[in-house]
Amino acid sequence: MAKAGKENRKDHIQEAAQRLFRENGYSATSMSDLANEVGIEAASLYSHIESKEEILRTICFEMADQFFDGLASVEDAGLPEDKKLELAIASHIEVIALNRSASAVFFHDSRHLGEPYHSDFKLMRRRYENYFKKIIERGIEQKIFRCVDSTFTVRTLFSAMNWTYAWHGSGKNDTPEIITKKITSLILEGLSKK
Amino acid sequence: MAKAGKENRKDHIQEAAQRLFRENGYSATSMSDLANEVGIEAASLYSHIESKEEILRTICFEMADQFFDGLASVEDAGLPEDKKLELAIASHIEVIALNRSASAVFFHDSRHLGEPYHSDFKLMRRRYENYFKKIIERGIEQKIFRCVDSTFTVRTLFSAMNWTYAWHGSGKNDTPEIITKKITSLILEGLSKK
DNA sequence: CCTACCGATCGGTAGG
DNA sequence: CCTACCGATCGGTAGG
Repeated sequence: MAKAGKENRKDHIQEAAQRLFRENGYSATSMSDLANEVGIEAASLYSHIESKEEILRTICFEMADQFFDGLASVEDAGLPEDKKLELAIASHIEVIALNRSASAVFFHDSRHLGEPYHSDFKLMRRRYENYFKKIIERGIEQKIFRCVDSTFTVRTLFSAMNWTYAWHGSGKNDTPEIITKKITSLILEGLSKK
Repeated sequence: MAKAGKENRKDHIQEAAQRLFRENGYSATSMSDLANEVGIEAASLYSHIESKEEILRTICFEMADQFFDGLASVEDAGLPEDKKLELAIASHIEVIALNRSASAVFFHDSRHLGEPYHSDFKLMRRRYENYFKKIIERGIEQKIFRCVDSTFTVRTLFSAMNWTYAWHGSGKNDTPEIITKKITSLILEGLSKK
């Protein structure tokens, strides 16, 4: 109720777009698919948005902001690197869990961003991944971590984290906290016994 | 030289399609893009192929065959489960390394397969992943592996393996053998020292 | 937010 | 393998 329903029409469009883009991909989703989902004519979408690409842009850069915001709390206390890594993983997983559709679009469709945006996007992502990489490298220097290839390790870590958007909620054993624990445990301790 | 250049025109089309689909995605690649890459008119493609989707189908199912073929050698000797897992990982990584573009398409665009094919595809993938899962579960029973969530672990393993198609050959430190060693080591032993 | 409509491009066919 | 062409749909604009 209340007098809502006004300026959140744009949000409604964004949200529907996230779902459709996730399911069929950005390129395979037409503006008329989107209009249909929202319940208006395709041409009417343009009263609220500027272009199809603007929708994608909004999704990608809002996700990027959320990922960066999550890191703010990691640096706070002077924690050891393995604890920092665990906090950073927890933040990343939580952002994904709170935005599953947008995450899927972020990971799969950012390549369809137009130009200057695509380059900006890649720079931000690289900066973000470097943050994790530095943690691993400092951990190695401090002999907390084994002497691994940090570039390889951080990529593997991200690929492990970034598919969790596909989790389809089989119940309660997939909260962000539990996922974080499983990933952290596997990456830090490995599969082998002892 | 030689009298080649005849029935491998279809292969030429398939190969060009793999590159284009990988770079821009299946949906964002048009038949005229493909024709342009091959050097003929768009309409002429249909002398060699049946439809755009047939190209995708061929890519996806040929990859699936290669992945399954790779498993044949794993069962051979009565190896312990951790060695089997390593062999299976090595096979998977090698198939990807030998078919980077096709792998990218396999992982990203199989969802655009039409219907009965998409269901068949998902069944095969599930069977394949189950093979790895069983290894992990037997390893746990035999106390070779820690008592982990096997579903979660196998998914994490696949996400770690399946991004390696994106490797862009920075030199010689990314042969299939070295990648396999790094992944196996990280998954089995973990990042923590001691 | 709609009707009416745009030029461009889509995957694909006919016929040679 | 090409020319000629198909109906459908694409993202988007004009004007109200």
